[in-house]
Amino acid sequence: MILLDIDYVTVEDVPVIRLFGRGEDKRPRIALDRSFKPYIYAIPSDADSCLEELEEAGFKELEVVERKDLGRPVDAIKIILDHPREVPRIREKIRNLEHVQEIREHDIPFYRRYLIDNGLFPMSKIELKGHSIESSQDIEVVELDEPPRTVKSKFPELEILAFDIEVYNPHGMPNPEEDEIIMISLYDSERKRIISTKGGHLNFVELVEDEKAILERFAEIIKDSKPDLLVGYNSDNFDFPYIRKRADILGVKLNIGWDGSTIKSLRRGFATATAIKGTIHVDLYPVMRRYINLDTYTLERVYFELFGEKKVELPGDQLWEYWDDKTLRDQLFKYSLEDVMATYRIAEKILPLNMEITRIVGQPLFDISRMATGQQVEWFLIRKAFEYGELVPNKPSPSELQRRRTQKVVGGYVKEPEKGLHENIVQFDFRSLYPSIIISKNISPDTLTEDPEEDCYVAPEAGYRFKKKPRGFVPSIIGQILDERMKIKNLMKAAEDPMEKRILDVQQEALKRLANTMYGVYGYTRFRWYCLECAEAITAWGRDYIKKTIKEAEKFGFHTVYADTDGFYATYQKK
DNA sequence: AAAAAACGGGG
DNA sequence: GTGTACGTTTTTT
Repeated sequence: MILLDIDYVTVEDVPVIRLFGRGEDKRPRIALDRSFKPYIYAIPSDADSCLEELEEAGFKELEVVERKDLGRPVDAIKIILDHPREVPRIREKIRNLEHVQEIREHDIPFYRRYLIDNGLFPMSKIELKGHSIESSQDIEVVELDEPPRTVKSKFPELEILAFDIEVYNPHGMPNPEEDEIIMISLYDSERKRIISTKGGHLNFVELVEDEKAILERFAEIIKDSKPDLLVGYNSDNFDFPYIRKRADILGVKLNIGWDGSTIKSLRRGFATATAIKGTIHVDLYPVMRRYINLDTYTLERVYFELFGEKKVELPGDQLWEYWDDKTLRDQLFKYSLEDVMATYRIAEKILPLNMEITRIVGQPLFDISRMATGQQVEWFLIRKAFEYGELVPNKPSPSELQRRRTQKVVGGYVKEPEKGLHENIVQFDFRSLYPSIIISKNISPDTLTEDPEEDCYVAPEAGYRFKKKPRGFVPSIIGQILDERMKIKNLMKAAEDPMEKRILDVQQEALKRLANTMYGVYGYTRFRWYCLECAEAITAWGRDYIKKTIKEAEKFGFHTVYADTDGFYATYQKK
């Protein structure tokens, strides 16, 4: 099946991993794995006494394993537990033991650990070995005998359902305590429809009795059609919280999950996200904020940016008047339909990239679509760390975070543009300057050294030193990414099927984005592999290269009129 | 000057 | 939920 989503539940005190997916026959499937156990690492000051200490403290499943800590070999003690809920309790206990120097990998969510340790990637095909314990037209539940295997697969075709709600709002922004939902618009590849309590002359409007019936019908449609993806615009913070509140007030059960569960609001620090078991809810608003750089991210603005088309706009604070006035109501239906169609089109256009990132990073699309790019890179590296036998660095403590915030990195070299209209302009820029510097100078937290005996690359200006050998963790991974990208670009050249070409293009684009983000994260304060020296060395070498190149060009009579970081513009005389 | 609150998107 | 994850601008103290 294609792996769409993952979570875990507790059954008789045992954590059970649930893999949500869809088989060849398109039938929804849930695969259950009861065999996976949580664990954390302790780095001991002395392995034997530490083992003794842990045994005394009552831990039974202990294993001494060889790992690397920023390249240095260490013996770590793997402490295996029965349930993820034990981790927060026991990590405090372990941390304070005499022979425990440090604890590691104690904050990796259980389902993410499962994906990483078993080499599974959401949006890819997996092969299940197990037996069916429940099978209906609607859904099949499989009990696994062993963890699934990833099999090579084509890019999956997924069913997208876009939705949008409209609300009666006679006093400005609507208040879910009193203002009713007047319609829910839905759009997928099959049809457009609006469920509403008032009709019109438009054939796509499905008339229902009351607000309660709107919500019931909405739930029914999702339950019956089980789309792979449900997309909205700002739906995490508006549509779903609103639907939820109204459903509570009206006593509607929104049990639209594959397992019959209701929608769940997940608090994520400052924001909330809404999750449906089985169906991936993607809010396009945070996705678009990362994807393009605009001054505002209204649906209208984003839609215009992507498609160059304006959509019908109605004044938000007067929507209730369009609802009340029979002669204006059709305009409101059309407006709502345009919004939901715009949402659908945006999803179609940008989700392929996000699905590729999901396939590369290896965490669920639900998470990926809400993660900052720095976080995406981090989870990619956490997976790579597992493959390389590297221990993942801990997240920075609040005090460490504060310290990092005071640090600043000097950026690229900028020559302010000369005013005027220039003729005979040539342009130069480096291809992937920063990723290339990271690779060629082996810039990585594990190669940074102060040892004067080591054979090193020495950065200009501050003089940070990076060991030439062995290859650093981050440079090696960027190298892999760029190699893979080259392979895909070659495949793309050879490909004849335009569909195939498009898919490959998205794949290489995802890899390019990942490689280009790697530089930035060295200076990202919450990054586990944060390395200010690395960030500074990269920009220092960058400035050095661009300045040298400009100087060289000027020897040949070019005159630089503008330069920024990895490229410059210059004028030249005819000769 | 420092701390706290608001803002984004949505109707 | 192996919880409590933004970054910046404006207002208040």
